[in-house]
Amino acid sequence: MLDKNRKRARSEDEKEGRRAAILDAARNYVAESGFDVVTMSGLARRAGLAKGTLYLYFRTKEELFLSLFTDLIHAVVDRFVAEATPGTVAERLTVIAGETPLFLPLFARLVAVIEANVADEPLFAAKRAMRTESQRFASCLQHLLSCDTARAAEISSALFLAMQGAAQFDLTARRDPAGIPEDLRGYIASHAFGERFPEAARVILGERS
Amino acid sequence: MLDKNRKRARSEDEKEGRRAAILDAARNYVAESGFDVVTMSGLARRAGLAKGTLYLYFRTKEELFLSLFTDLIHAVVDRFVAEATPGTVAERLTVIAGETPLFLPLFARLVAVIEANVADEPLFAAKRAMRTESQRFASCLQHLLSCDTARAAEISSALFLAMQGAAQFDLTARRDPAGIPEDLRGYIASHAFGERFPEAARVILGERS
Amino acid sequence: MLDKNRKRARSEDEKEGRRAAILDAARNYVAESGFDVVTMSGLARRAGLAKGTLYLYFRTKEELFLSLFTDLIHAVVDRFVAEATPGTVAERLTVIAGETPLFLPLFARLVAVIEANVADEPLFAAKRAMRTESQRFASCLQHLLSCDTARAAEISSALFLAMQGAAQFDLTARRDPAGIPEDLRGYIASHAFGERFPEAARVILGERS
Amino acid sequence: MLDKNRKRARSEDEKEGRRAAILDAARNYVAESGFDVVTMSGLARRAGLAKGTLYLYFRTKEELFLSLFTDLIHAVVDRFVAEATPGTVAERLTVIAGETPLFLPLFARLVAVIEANVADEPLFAAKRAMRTESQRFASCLQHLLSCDTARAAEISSALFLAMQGAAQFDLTARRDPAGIPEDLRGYIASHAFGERFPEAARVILGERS
DNA sequence: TATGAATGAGAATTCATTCAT
DNA sequence: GATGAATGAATTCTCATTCAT
Repeated sequence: MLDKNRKRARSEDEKEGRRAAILDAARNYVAESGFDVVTMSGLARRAGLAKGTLYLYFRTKEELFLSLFTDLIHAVVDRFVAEATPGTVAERLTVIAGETPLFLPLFARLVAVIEANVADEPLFAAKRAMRTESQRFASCLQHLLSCDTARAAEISSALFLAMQGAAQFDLTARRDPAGIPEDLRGYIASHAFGERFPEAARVILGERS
Repeated sequence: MLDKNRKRARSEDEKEGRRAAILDAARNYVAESGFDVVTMSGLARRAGLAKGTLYLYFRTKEELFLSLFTDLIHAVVDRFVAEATPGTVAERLTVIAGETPLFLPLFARLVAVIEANVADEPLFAAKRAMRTESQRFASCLQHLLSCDTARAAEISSALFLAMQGAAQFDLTARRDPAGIPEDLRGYIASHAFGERFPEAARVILGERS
Repeated sequence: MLDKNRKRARSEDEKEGRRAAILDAARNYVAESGFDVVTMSGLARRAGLAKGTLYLYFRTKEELFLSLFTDLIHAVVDRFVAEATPGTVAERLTVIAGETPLFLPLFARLVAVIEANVADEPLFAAKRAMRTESQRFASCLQHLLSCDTARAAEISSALFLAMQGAAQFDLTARRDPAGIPEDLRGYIASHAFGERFPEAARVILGERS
Repeated sequence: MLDKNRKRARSEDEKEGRRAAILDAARNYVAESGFDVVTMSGLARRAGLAKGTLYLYFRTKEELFLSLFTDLIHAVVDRFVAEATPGTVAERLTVIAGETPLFLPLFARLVAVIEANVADEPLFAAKRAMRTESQRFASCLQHLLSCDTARAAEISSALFLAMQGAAQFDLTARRDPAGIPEDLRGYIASHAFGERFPEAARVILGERS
């Protein structure tokens, strides 16, 4: 009985481990090749698994990426909550979001690309996870700003929207390093997340630069 | 073969008119069937033109949609600038953006879907157009808020980001009217643009609700 | 969906067999409908496979035809080398080339049509195969003509060129059975491989008619 | 009446001149961009004419190229017949064919690409022209070799076939200057017309190297 | 005659997902 | 569980040719 349990547990652990390994391979894959290049075949190869095996752990490609994003937003909020990084809220958010690999590019594609092609159930699971993270973030914010819950929710929501938008713009900013016409170079460079978001965050938070 | 009696567009004006007609057909098409359903074949059929004719006016599908978006954002800013609508800035923006058909769904897909698949030249043309609209919007804002240019630019930028983000969330909010689990219904409904954006805009603008 | 009971090709042998089956279907298809009519869809249908399956075995349409040609030239040389057919070299070559179905029409399109649209790698593979066949042919020729290697190579090369050219002319000769003007009928008929090639081969080989 | 005649004559001349101008533009176009790149639109642009105008002078694209080839083969034979170039027949043929711009690449595509898509009438016209050129060439050859008509015809035919084949191989030889694997570099380089054809021609003509 | 806007057939290929082994 | 062969839907865009002006 114990054995059985342990076996099951170990097998569960193995499963969880393999799942994590797939997610990991996906992370590296996207980081190296770019989101649009990722295919399930390529991912299987990189993960050292067969294509079919991927589908034992994730029902669709999008579910996989949704899981990835869920992990990432969890990590971002974790770090924001836990970390005693110095700096204003705007600065800290900018750094954490910018430094969490893949967070921005996945956020940018979250709705129009990823959610657009996912089944209901994984979508709902992701939504629940995201709600939880919003709430954690909002209560941390309430604490930091010493404001009431409603106000914290508003600010938190506004920050999310701005971050989502800024993640999009960031995609553009990373486009074509050189081949941009002179007159647009500055404009497009200013789309960079590290430039655009903190400014907006300060406006939202009423921080002074 | 199609529309035997449709005149050929010889003059520049006629060509401009035909271009506009194609854009118009695209608008209706997306409005009725949804962005993801649109195909060039379908669009040609609806426009009463041959497929090849579409490509006389737009080099790619994405260029077509980029043009559409450029028109829409121009219209939105136009209305914001010109219109003496009552209400706060947040309210007016929400109404105008929400009432301009197709503006939100295209905005939501602008970067991750449309720009991701467009050639350089049309992209740059669109960027220039968008820069112009940002500037028009910012100066109008400066006027309305009686603030300095830098402040108006900050606020304008923040509003854009938030709108971009809110357009995304709105996509989710329009998903699956019924099949959403009880516990998520309210949460997802609250993603609606009309709910989410004005709140954020008020925070950004420092307006009181 | 197609051929529910067709076994999957798991082993290397089975895969080789399937590859051969596709090539076979292609052969029949071209023989029946003509080279220019062949489409990958049509081929898939005839092979009882899905379109995608074709691309599991050949990366492009041209690679497929290049493989086909490689097989055919191998067969032609094989037969020339092995067979103790009576007749002069010119006669035997004419018969073997003419009797190997598809050899001539593919040879005629080899460079200008097939190689023109193939990726580098399959092209190089084909070139290597063709080099091997040339060499086999040349050494057989050396043996038959009791000449030195250099001479055999020259003659072999000249025969190849003439065969390539004759395969082209043969295409014309097969054109328009009836609708040829009186005055050209004889001329075009004389383009036939069976007429044109042996004559040239005899000249090259110094055979007397 | 005189006037009328002259007018007509001048108009005929103009027509002929324009036709020649189109052919000329086509020559330059192919020479600069390669055969596969040529489009009727591009040709019209380069010729400074409208697309439709091209079709006033040539019924199809292929007819145009067939005319071009007819001109070229005429020029080649002309030069062979007229010119008192030193060197053996094989050498002179090689030089003349190689130096006549576009002759080889068009010859290589003559049957499989050009004739494959042409209407009957222009094809027959071209065949008649080619027959004439063969005959001119053959009688010149008869003269040069001091042989009888039948022998001259045989040799002439064999030389044509070999040239046709060599033109094909030459296409391959011009492929990918660098990206050829080490082991194939020499082999493919030896496909060059200037290398392959004279050797074959010598064999056919019984010339000694 | 010249123009160039309009036509529309036409086909290769990708890749997420399934399911026989 | 794992595998990877098989599936097949789905869509863009080109370009020779025509014909209204």
